[in-house]
Formats: sequence, C-alpha cells, structure tokens
Amino acid sequence: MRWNKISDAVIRRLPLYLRVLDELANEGDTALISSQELGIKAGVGPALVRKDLAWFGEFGKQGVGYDVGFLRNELRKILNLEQEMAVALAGVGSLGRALARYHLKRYADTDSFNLRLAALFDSDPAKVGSEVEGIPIRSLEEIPEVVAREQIKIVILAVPADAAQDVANRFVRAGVNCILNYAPVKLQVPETVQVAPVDLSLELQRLAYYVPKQTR
Amino acid sequence: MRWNKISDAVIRRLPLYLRVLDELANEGDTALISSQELGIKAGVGPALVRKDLAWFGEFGKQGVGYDVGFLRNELRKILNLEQEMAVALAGVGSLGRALARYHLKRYADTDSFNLRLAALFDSDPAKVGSEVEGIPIRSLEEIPEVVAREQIKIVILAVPADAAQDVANRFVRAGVNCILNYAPVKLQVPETVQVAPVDLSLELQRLAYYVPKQTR
DNA sequence: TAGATTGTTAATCGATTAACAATC
DNA sequence: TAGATTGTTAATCGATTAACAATC
Repeated sequence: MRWNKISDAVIRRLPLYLRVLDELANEGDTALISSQELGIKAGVGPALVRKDLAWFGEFGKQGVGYDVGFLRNELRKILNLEQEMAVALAGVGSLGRALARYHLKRYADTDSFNLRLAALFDSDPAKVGSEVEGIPIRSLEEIPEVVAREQIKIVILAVPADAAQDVANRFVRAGVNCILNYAPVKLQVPETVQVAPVDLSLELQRLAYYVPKQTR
Repeated sequence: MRWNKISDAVIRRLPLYLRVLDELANEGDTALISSQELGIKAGVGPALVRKDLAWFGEFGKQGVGYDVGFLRNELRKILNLEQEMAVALAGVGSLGRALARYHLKRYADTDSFNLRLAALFDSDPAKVGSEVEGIPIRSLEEIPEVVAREQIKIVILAVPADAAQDVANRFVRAGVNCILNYAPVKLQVPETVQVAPVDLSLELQRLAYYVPKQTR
C-alpha cells in the first residue's frame, strides 16, 4: 500500500464519507450504498465519490454499489484509525480545558475513532502537577520524554499566539508530525509536518464579509 | 461598490492580509509594502496578492507598493469590520463557555475587529437566567426577539450535534445569515446563509492519515 | 530619467464533472 | 439476460502563476 501524493482535497473528503458510513452502520438497515447516495449524504458529486475511492482500490461492485461495512473498514484503514491514537494537548487555559473535556467525551464512544488524550502540557508552573479529568498537567520540558513514552502522534495546540511557534517546535523535535493549531498564527514547520489550522478570527472575519452591508 | 460573486477563495485570504497589515501597523515602522513582501508574510504568491486586491480596486502605486495604513483600512471596509458586529453564542456547555471567554478576551482589544458578544442561548432551563462573564443566558424561544433587538449578525453554534440543525433554523428564521458551526453536522441552510464549519473530528481524522503507518 | 512594482492578460496547473465501456 | 453502477478516461471548469505593458 504505497499511495504517493494523493491530493489533500481528496483526503479531506474521506472522513466525510466515513461519517456517513458510520451512521448507516449504526442504523444497521443499509448494507449497500451507491456513489449517488453516498454523495448526496456527504454533499459531494457521485463521480467525485467514485474517483476519490478509486485512488485507494476497487471497493465497489458494478451494478451493485459499495458494501457499507466493508467500505467503512477500508476507510478506517486508509485513515489510520484502526489503532488507538495518542494525542497531547498543549495549553490548559479555558479553551484547552474545554477541548480536553470535549474530546474525552466525544471520542470515548465514537465507533470509528480511537483517540486517547494521553497528556496535557502547560508552561505555567502553577498549573503543572494538577490534574484535569484525571490527566496530570506536565511542563514543556517533559515533552520529549512523554511523547516518546506515550507514543504521541498528534498535538492539539491551544496556547497563546506568542508561544505557539515555540511549543510547536518542541513537539516537532520530539517527533510529532501532526498539529491541530488553535493559535492565530501561521506555524513554520518542516514539510513532513501536517498542520490543521483552526483559526477563529480568520473565520469570523470571513463571515463578516457576508453580512449584508445595508443592515449592518 | 457592487462586487458580484467574488470567489470565496479570495475572501478567505483577505483576513490573512489584514492580519499582516495589523502587525505592521502596530510595529509602526513600515509605511509601504510590496505584494512581494505581503505575500511572503501571508504565505501567498505575489501575483495572487495583487490579483486578489485588484478585485476590489486599485490600492497600490506602481513602482512603490501599497500604503500599509490605507490598504488596512480598505480591507477593513471590504470585510465589513469597521462597525461593531454583534455575535450570539448558542450552547453554553464547557466548549461554549470557553469560546465565550476566549472571544471576549481576544477581541476586546484587537485593533481591526470590533466584535461584541451580545447574547448567550441555551436550551437547558437550569442554565437560563444565569450569567457568564456578565452576559445572561437566554432560552431558545427568545432568539427572534433578542436577535432583532441586539442586531445580531453572526451566531456561534456550540450545541450538541442533534440540536444543531434546529438551533440553526431558529437563527436563520430570525434573520441571521452567518453561522460559525462547531457541531459535527453538515447544516442545511438557504443559499443566502454562509456557514463556516469548524469540525474537530474531521480535522483530526484527516491528520491521522498523515501519521506514519510504521510507527503507529 | 532609471528602477521598481503595480494591474491585467495569457498560460498553466489542478480539481471537478461528464461520459461511457466494463462488468456485476 | 437486462438493468444498474462501478472504475476510468476525456472534457470542463476554476484558480494560480507567469509575463509584461503601464506608470509611479
């Protein structure tokens, strides 16, 4: 299985398809689905659904469609969701704390996502040593050790803007190559590292453009 | 000023440019900037910077570049950021609460964004009536009245997945046409309504794809 | 004036859609 | 077999990049 350079646009749609398949699997009454139906439920054209899936193999049967359970399983394999994935959260402010709770609650029981919040980090010595939801808060110095021990693969950055790059660097040096970044900063990272930026202010400013000018 | 159908890809980059200009304006020592420099700082090619800006007018001078203060001001006008914009937050769980604090803190002093968190809503009768950061929590029934009175233009949805569509509908009916959606649900809205989806689990599942399989 | 950089047009690149032969 | 739907190739569409004349 060596899929060189599949466009990120494709990868972004796979979790969308997976979500639809999860729902169908839970309801339990649909064993087969066509690219047509899957597309409608995921908000994607049927041709694009087939093209996306075809990058990874031949998962369907002509004249029949895709087996829900089988395709779901293949997507889980492709997306690397079969094994437990350890995640760290850096920055235990109010946002970080909320994200910690949110993730714990949300992914504890999600069928196709085996996420484990394995560590919390904060630069504030007053916080280090205390616990959130039973997980101890550690200092930034412990990053290399804890990342290695807990096999952490993804870090959620919820630190202030001016600390984000430094903290990101620490995790990258420790071997983490996936960052979910809540800080309003464009992180400079090596090509091998993937960043998912979640930038509230950019989104809100974008939305403001669509507010009708008259009534404003 | 009637700019018909400018691509959303363009609109998404404007807040990026604005952020760079804000920083330069704060430092105060750069009065002029070329598309080259602006592009580097925003992570965009210089030709694209010029093309994006040219959709809205001729803001630069040949051989000179763009005036930082002037361009910043024009972008603020284009993005509708000159006047205070009232925002509501629906769903005062731990995530909603954190977002409320986060927004209040972050945008209280940001120079080019005049956002006011004008109302909180929650369906839980036990929460209705209490306050967060001095803002009372209201019931969903009060949406039409409060939206009209407070001139709310944007809603941040931080409600559970199964409530999201209903709450969104209520705000759309009340006249709100911009939604920042934290619920892991694809909202069905009229064409006139803009949704910015912030979907943690999709992002995390996407990142998981890039986790090296060997070490996993 | 000479040098620099814009605004804009043409060329390229990539992603989506349409079409259809293969086949279940 | 007939009907349906895949996997895939070709056509279209849109967005980015390159190039350059206009001009400060």
